[in-house]
Amino acid sequence: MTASLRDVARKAKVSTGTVSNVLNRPEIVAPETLARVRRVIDELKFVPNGFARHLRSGQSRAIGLVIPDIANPFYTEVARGVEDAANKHGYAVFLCISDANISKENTYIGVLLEQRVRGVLIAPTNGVSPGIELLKSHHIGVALLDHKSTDAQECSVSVDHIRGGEIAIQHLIDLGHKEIAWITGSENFRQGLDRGIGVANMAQKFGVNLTVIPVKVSNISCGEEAVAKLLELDSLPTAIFCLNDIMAFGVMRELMRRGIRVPEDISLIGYDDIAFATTASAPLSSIYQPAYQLGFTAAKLLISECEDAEGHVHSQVVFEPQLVARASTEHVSKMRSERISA
Amino acid sequence: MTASLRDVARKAKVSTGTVSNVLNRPEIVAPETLARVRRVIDELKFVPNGFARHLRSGQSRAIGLVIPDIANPFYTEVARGVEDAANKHGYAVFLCISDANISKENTYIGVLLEQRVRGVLIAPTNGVSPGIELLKSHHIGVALLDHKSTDAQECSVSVDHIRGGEIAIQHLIDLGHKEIAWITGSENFRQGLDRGIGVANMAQKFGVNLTVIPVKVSNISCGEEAVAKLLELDSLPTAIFCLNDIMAFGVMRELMRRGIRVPEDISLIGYDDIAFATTASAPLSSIYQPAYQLGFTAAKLLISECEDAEGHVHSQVVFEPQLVARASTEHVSKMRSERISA
DNA sequence: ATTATTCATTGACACGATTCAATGAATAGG
DNA sequence: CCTATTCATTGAATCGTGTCAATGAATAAT
Repeated sequence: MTASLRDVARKAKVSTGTVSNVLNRPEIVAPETLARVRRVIDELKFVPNGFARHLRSGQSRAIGLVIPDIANPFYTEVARGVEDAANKHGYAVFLCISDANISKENTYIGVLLEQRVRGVLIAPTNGVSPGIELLKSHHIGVALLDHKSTDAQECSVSVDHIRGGEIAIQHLIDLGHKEIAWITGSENFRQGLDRGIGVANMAQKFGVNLTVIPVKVSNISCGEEAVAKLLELDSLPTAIFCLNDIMAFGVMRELMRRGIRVPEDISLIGYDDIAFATTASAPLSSIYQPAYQLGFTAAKLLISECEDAEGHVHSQVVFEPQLVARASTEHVSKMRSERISA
Repeated sequence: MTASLRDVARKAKVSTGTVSNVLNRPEIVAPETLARVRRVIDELKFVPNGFARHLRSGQSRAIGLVIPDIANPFYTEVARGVEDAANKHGYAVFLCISDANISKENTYIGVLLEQRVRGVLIAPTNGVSPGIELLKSHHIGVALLDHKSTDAQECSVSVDHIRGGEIAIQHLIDLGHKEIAWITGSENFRQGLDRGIGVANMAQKFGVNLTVIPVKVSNISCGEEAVAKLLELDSLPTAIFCLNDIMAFGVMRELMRRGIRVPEDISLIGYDDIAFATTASAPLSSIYQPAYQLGFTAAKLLISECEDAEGHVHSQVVFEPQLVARASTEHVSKMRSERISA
């Protein structure tokens, strides 16, 4: 059906070795042979079989990318960065969506292992998973995305989540808030834990009355659950910090639905600074992370490791998060006097 | 380094054929042999090499997904649908981002061809590209995403974009608008052309004064260009229809920045009904498309074609778009009387 | 006891490319 | 004219698996 290299060789009346040379080292092939073989390649629409090609060398030109959630613009930005970097080096990307589910993550790692990808970029749901060790025992490069390597046994590119949590709370404190709610997701979401540490640090340091509200649904539909829990409190906090912008949107929507206004009745800050933050009814304050850079850098590091495993030294790149203050957070003194009571 | 099937065979003192049977048809292997071989597989951490495995059969268990823009939540929803369907059937997904760039699209098709993917799902930037023919000549299944097959030579799953354009304009007409701007993207974006046809249909039928505003940048940053062009007009239209929600957000942001309010000064409707439409400063009216269903259905069709090429008959699934009216579109009678002059 | 049938296993070959020592032709040097 | 060197090409071996006809042992049927 599909023409093979042997078919080309036969038709061009050369050996398979010569056809292979035409593909991989055209400079050593005589001009007229080169032209003839190339003509036949076009005629037969020959495309080399990547499987066979890399079977010998044992290495493909593909990397795996494992992320928890593709509906989150933060991760799509990361993915774009990865794509661009991989593209530049002639690598293809296998996309795997783990759903922040460890068993799904491991299943995908199995698939990537079978595909003999050259390396794997993973935003681990829960620190170091057994799958990562498995990959390494097969000498497949691993780089951690959005999570700092604890033992420096691999490259990692991350943002300082603890610092990010601190910055967010610091901002709220600067605006005079002392009653703060921290809405966070499932406990095996590592980034959330780190941000929570930063939150706790600052809360303790400045005597903030902190309420931690974990929610099960950690997407844009989390608002119902989160706001319901908020309203069960004795008194409504004056500010909310959400695990990420998506959740902040959900919370904002639900607050609005219940007639609680942002920022007049309550301040709200998210995390990630996704593009849509600017378009919200109250443009959303957020903590910026260089998502594209994150992905791009991680892919670059991974590929450099793949291409030169011995010369490679693992490095830990840590970006700094940055406060982006917008209208959704306001000074306590500017709040509506008649507060909503719970 | 990495153990091969032969290593397992040697250590378990069986032939390679038996190990292969353990992997693929365990029911025909004697229980004690099965157990012994499986033990060795675990000991050696053996993972079959997908390349070699599929080299013989000539078919992988991977499909390619080519989409123009991963930053657009519409496409991420599509991708989620594809992922889920592929996952369910044990397929992996190669993600390719074409950037609505035909040459990039073709480059990716080349990569997918080399990887001998089983099938390709493609949201073509410009109708049928030569790459699609190439894939077919290699007997790789192709299904069109978000674009109806014109000659029924492949499966396609799409939404009726012409109808979508009509619905949007119909809605604006129902609200009394007769001065409408249609902000569209680059001309080789097929979906845009179709929606434009629907727009033109309705505009002509109801005597709408239609202004077509094509913009170069078709992402959230398109607002500057689009609004600048709007303000050059003799009189500002009373309503705007944007190619998609992302662009509508960009336009809304820029309008606000210039003090033009939505919907008091101008009505605005987008397309796609992405999740963020609800959270905008004026919750965005939009045309809903079942994005997840689109991806899921297309992947299912493609895979069924892959698994049974002869028994397969190409089908064209066309979903109906749906109006979702929110606050960003308002009846002309409710507009502010002192209109902004251009 | 003999034959037929079932069952588990074997091992060589195939898949489609790359690689490399070997070959032969052409050119340069003496 | 003979030898050394360079250049282009060859073809067999190889990668790690799946396949399948062949084999031999054990069981069932006669």
